[in-house]
Amino acid sequence: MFDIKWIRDNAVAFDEGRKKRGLEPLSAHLLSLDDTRRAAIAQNQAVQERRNAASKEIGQAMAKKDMARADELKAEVAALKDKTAGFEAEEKAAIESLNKALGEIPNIALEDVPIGADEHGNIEKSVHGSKPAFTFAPKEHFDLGEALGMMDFDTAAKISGARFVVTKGPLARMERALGQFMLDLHTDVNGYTEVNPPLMVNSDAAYGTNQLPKFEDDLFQTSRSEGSVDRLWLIPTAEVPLTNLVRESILEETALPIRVTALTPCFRAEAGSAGRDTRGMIRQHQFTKVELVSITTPEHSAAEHVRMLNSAEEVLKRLGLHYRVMTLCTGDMGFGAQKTFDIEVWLPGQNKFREISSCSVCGEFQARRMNARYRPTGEKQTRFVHTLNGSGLAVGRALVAVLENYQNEDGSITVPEVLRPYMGGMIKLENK
RNA sequence: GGAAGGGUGGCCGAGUGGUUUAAGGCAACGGUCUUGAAAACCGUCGUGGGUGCAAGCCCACCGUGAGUUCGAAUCUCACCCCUUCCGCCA
Repeated sequence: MFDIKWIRDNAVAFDEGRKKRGLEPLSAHLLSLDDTRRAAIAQNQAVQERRNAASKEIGQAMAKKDMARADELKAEVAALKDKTAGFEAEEKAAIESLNKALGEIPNIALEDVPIGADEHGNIEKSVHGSKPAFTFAPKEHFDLGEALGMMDFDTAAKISGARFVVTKGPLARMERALGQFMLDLHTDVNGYTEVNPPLMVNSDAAYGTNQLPKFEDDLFQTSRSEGSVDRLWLIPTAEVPLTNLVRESILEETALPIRVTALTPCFRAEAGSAGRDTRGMIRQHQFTKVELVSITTPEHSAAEHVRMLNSAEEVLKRLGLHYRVMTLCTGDMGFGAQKTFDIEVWLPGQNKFREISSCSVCGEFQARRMNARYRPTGEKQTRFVHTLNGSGLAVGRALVAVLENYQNEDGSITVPEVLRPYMGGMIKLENK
């Protein structure tokens, strides 16, 4: 969410920022909406001012028993009242159309973000490890999982439909192990506080982290009863409840940074992804993810972004997986991001790098939507916090990566060493 | 699902139609005092918006939305949320 006052004062910079994202200039349109809004407010306030003054006079006249004067004023206020109704409606409509427009405007990239139209403009920031060598043709994760008898898409389709999976036995345990391992790493080593948040959130929370109003189609929604207005949304990521932990609050600067992490299921309608990744566990309606969220001051958000990336990378390092870090270009970033690092893990079965984490700094974009502020030490005025979120990591995709990278020629899977303590010392997944 | 009680500034809390221009307290900030601090005392102190070079002036806000009234934190209606108890339930 942008501040219209900021846009008024920085119209050129605003339009240039949009241009870098491949978007049309919008400041002129927004400022004209704002002019309409301000004119409506001014005219409404003038009427109300007179009404308030007259009402006060009526009280005074009645105290003096001057009923003639009181009646005269009552008539005047009654006449004003007809006017206010129209003016109020006008003011409300003007404010709504400005807010609606502002709510659908994506964030602007930081200066050091590469400019580009789509994912081809992303820049490789670093690479870790190297492609594992196989003496045989490595298989894709779904072939491995199904052959082991531990991954069942057909049954999931009967129960729920496409884009769901049933995992069983040691494979189900490995998914759980991955989540536990990541969570322990972030809490014990990386300094995050574990949180177990609600998986269903209200519309205000979903608006705060940009899922609404623009991306409603990507969410699953629930309602308590037929025709009920108080619907809740299934979280598409724990970013939503974790970031909203600070909504509508004023924090002391000494309380920052706040670093929280959660292991949760995530639910995505995947409305725009028809035909993409239809086989396997890469793109599901439901998947598990460990999320990292930081709340910081504006001064510290850039450094926190790198720290968060390092925390996510550490998971892959300990799992012994080959990956690269991409700095997303302006055209490939998400709605709320000022800057984003994607981590892509190597999948030998697919012979490709695939996204397994995305770490974004949002500046005050979400904080404005949530009204999340802090009071700088010694200052009277509050400021908006900066928010950051990142996956650390997507557990479903991590499972895919382990299967494909740790596969053996006989179809068995070697369990990465760091996971063994979480799996009762198991060394291999195999079809017995 | 049933019953009762609640929702007022950063926090606590008074306030049942017109000096409420939202009391009072806490916290915070400035000052006096002090070698320094604490205490005490004095002062400042809600949020958002409009207008103005500025000082200021003005509008809105007491859970949300409607309504009654010349005038609503206060009265009416609907809804949301929270607490406690009962019922059901993992």
